[in-house]
Amino acid sequence: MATQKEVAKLAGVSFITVSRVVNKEGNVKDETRRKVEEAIRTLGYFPSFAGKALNSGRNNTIAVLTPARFGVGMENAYLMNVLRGIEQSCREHGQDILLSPLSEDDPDFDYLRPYRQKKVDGMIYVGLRSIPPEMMSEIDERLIPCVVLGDRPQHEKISWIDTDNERAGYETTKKIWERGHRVIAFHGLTAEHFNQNISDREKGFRRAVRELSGLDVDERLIIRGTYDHPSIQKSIRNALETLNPRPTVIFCSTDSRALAALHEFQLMDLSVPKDISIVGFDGFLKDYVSHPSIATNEQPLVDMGKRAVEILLEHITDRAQPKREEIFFVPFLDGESLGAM
Amino acid sequence: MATQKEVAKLAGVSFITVSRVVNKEGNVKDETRRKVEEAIRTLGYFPSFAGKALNSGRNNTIAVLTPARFGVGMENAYLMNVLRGIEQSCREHGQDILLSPLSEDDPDFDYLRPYRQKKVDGMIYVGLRSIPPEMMSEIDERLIPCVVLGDRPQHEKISWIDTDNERAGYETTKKIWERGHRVIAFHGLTAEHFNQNISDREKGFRRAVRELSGLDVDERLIIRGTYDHPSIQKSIRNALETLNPRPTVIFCSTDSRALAALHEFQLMDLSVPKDISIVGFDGFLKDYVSHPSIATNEQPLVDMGKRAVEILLEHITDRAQPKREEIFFVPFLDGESLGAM
DNA sequence: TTGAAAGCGCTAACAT
DNA sequence: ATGTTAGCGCTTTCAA
Repeated sequence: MATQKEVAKLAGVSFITVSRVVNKEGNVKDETRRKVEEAIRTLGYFPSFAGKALNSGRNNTIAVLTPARFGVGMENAYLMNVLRGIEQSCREHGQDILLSPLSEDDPDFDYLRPYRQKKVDGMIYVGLRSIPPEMMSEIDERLIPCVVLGDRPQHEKISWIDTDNERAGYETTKKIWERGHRVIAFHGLTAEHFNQNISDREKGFRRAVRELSGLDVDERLIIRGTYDHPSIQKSIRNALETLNPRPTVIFCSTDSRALAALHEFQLMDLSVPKDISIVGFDGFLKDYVSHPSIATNEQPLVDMGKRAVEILLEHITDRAQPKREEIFFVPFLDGESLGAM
Repeated sequence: MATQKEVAKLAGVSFITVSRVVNKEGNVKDETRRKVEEAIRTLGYFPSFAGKALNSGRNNTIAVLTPARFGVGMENAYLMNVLRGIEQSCREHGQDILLSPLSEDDPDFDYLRPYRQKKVDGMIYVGLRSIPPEMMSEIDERLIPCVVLGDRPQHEKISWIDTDNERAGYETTKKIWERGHRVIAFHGLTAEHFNQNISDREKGFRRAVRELSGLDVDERLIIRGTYDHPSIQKSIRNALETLNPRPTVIFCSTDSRALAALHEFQLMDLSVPKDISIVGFDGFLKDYVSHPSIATNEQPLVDMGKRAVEILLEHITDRAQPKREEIFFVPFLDGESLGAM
């Protein structure tokens, strides 16, 4: 692989002139420039990133850390949509993406490794469970450029992007109410599988019900399950068999749960939305068919990914940039699974 | 950020000793080592990747290029599964992944940029449509470490990993035949949307039918559609309304098509598998519910991703390593959508 | 307009 | 067991 030096020799100039041509600086005679350019072409010269990075301290690379590992199924869809946004924005800004294959489960997991190694200029965390507080402090004190996407960090000095789950839970519940439903069940997570986002959706649901009915939520209408479909289906069947009056709609805290519910209703010979309605949450499955289509809440994940990059680049350019916090609105996406009463 | 030099000063040794400690070479007195290690801790020293890379020419980073861009829906699932395999293997081998956000549609797309820049040691191409022949030759001649996953490159000197689509099409057709089906339709792509993999599945289907029935495939039983569900659904409805005898099963060339078929049958009030059976192909959707579950062919994408990394690392270690070609078997995955006649 | 020197952080090769 | 020198490819500073 040719270097500046070799190009310089062939062109009969010094290597610094080559550097000037490559970086399109002024102060190069047209003729010299042409000679150099030809030598570059002849030798197939390509500036080496390593030398440049060593010298400038900039990598034009950002790390995307997904400590919770590449999941399966829906989690994949979440991450993939975020990545699409990150990718688009990186393309515009001439950045590469470094996917670090370490995960929280690794004993030697280091949230900052790619940055410490000076392999990247900053980092985006997606699907973080928790960063140790001392890491947070280090990021804050040393002004390490980073953005957290999706799970609020336990440190207010870190930039953070997320969806407004509480509000979406609230607005969607209102929409359900407007369609005439009065016995509305919510399907959430069991306590041991606690997740902040899902919990926020539940909070929004509770707030809306309180506001609309003037009463606190009937706790029996909060159904809970883990992440696997059998558990979800069982919890739903159990609820429907025991609740009286029976809910006319189930607001599922994720689309995965909504699909499980749909499946279970088919098994129970309940027609959706005639006998019972379903509403989901996530919206990154809208490419997949379900029949009926699921009414849901569509997280603007691609846009969020884009924003994460933009904010990160601001931090990289100006280390003193104050931290940002952007909460994205989650629009309701209508579907056949939500009927009117 | 502390450097070797600063650590050396604090520990009262020369920087080369620090290098030795960091790289766990021998020839360092225990006491010296301890001093150095303490200095490292005090200063929070981390070896810089840039210096090392410049010096060694190795990056411990591999590029994953997905020229067809991060797609939507199912394509996401394909890429994501491959990435999971790549990620796992990279973790084991201490490699980072560079996702380069350029795509074939870009005017200045360069298949080799990350390598030319010496940002990575080798590259894996996923979902390539076509590499210009001169690129191929360059890769071949200059022994650039690279592996193509998924679409056979037009150059036999490039390592390549794929699934055995023809055989899977063949075996699955046999399985369908064994269940008693005799009028078997195949749903493939229209000519202008040609895709080698899907075409190979069709070839396998044709071979099996010829072998089992002793006759060439009835061309009317080959249904074609584009990628969007409405087009697929229309083609299926049209086929069912005109074909006589009506097929008892549709072998769909992708799971996406299978879901579209399922949807359309529900609209047509056909019960699956009682009235008609469906078989899909891909298997990376098995986390999602459909009711009935879709019988399909499960591509071992995670394993393929892992292998791609291993082969690539061999090429990186030994540039003269001859090219590899590995074709993965695609097992049939039974599901409720395939009934017996 | 061009070039020479120095240094980014690290390691290999050669002293001591 | 430890240190010195040189150089990886590039850019920045200063000089011509």
